[in-house]
Amino acid sequence: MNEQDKLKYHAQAKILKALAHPTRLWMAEQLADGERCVCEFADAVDADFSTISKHLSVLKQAGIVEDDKRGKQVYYRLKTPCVLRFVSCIEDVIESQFKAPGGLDK
Amino acid sequence: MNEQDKLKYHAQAKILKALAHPTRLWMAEQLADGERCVCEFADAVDADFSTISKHLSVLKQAGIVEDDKRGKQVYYRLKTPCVLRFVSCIEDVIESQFKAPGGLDK
DNA sequence: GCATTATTTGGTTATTTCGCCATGTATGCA
DNA sequence: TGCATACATGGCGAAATAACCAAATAATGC
Repeated sequence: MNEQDKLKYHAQAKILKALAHPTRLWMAEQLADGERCVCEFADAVDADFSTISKHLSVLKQAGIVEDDKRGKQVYYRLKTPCVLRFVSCIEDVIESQFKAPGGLDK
Repeated sequence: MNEQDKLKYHAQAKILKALAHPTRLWMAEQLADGERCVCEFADAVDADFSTISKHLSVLKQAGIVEDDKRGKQVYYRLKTPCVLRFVSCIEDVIESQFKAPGGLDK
């Protein structure tokens, strides 16, 4: 693995890391249905407003969402909806954990 | 978000987190070409043998790879190859960071 | 059995991440 | 102009993660 590759995998890992948090993953799925303002997330999640804001900031920095201030509210939406395709695969991974290929979970 | 959901997103995030590391991502891609033993990874990566082993352990615990001891060597292979589909999307995300939709990167 | 090779595990330390609190900034309204 | 609402940011302690070293385990050949 050369220097070029290191940069590449580092950049890719950063994107994955941005999604690799329960709250952020949930947010991304919520945004699949359309844009949301920060307050809508705050209502649904039991966390501090600043925490929500920081999670969204992580997603934004990773290039996964983009935001748009309208009046007092900031609306977020998916910039790259393909990230949602991760979920179907993740579910496969989880399923495969419960049925070991050779038999029971020895 | 109820308790059930929390568990669900936590489990999903764990899978993503397992891949969200440059070395582990690279390993997963290597395994796309077929199984590898730990020593083959160790040759290619500039890291301690134990570090490599631990990374593989993370991927295994997440259900992404499975291992198989043959003789002195342990061979790893992808258990759920769909994780590789992540990469094409990640590349889209990275590309979209360099061309803002409305014009230059204002 | 004993040395050797391949891999895993435990311990330690440095770095990163998380979530809260307090504070700062921008917008709208009175 | 002053105040409330909607977010963002900086700081801090706690917890998780990462990488190394040393030691343990397992299989092989002598």
